[in-house]
Amino acid sequence: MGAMDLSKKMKARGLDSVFASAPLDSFLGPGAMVSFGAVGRDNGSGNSFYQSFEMQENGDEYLDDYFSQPEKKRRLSADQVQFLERSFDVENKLEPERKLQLANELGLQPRQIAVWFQNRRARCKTKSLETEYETLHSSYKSLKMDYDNLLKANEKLKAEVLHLKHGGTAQDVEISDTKELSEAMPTSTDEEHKVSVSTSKNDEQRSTKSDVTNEDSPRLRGEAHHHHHHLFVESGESSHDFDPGQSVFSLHGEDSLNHEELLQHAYVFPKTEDVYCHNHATSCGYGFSVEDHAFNFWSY
DNA sequence: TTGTGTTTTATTGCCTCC
DNA sequence: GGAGGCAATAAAACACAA
Repeated sequence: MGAMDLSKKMKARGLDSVFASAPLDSFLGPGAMVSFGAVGRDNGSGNSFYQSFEMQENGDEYLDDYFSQPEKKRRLSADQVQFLERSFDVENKLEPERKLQLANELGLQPRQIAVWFQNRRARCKTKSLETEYETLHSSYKSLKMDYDNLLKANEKLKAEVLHLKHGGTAQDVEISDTKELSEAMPTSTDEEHKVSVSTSKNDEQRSTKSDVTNEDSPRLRGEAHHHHHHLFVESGESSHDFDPGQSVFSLHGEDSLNHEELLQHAYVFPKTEDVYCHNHATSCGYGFSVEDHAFNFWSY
């Protein structure tokens, strides 16, 4: 057991309740589960540590015997777990008063209640970290795909510019660009990333943000806008005529959305720890729900 | 029945806060 | 310095395939 002192032994064994203000009938140990009513359950073993403790005098000479006979673990009943889950949903931290009250109601040791809450918080944290990872990973994959597509589109545009400079016609550009760029532009299937054409102000705003946010960086945003602008000038086409893949640029007239505006609309990824620490909507107080996460991401 | 993987309960040691 | 929280871990209990 190591170098635990006696007080810590007592605490670890649930004996803290003996010296706490808990009523005696709450300190019945596993045996008390028999009389737990609708919630409790008899978990078997009749020679529990606690019952033995009641039968013998609690002199120091007996303590080592008790501690050398570790009690078997017993799982809580489904009703007890349900009760604790409900309590956890209300508040995932445990004040001493509440701990004693729960112990009383469930016929468990306060220490068991504390341990259960501790483990429940750990499970909750693990779960929320998994959720966070999955959400971020899918966002990453989606953005990566859009980024790759934009790189392809960029290369294609460069080639077309080169072609025009060396005697190609505007018709050549329009035909090939419209077809091939449509294929190259972002194709993310994620609803939040989807490039859409909308007419209402709200839709347009959201679409604009989401389109812009698909750019990988301010530099890329600048380049993408720049290339688009460049192509219009050189090909003499209006923004409406040239519509590669219905990108954000096609939603606005040539002068309706300058670079600064684009940057203004760009969202900023929340830092992981911000999300982790500031979202208290979930029951465990760790992490965040998928819905909240999506909101945070795309409404910046 | 048994071997194995997973879940749950409990312990230990360290850290922070009051 | 004690209380309580957390991370890491042990070990019992459970689930399930072979």
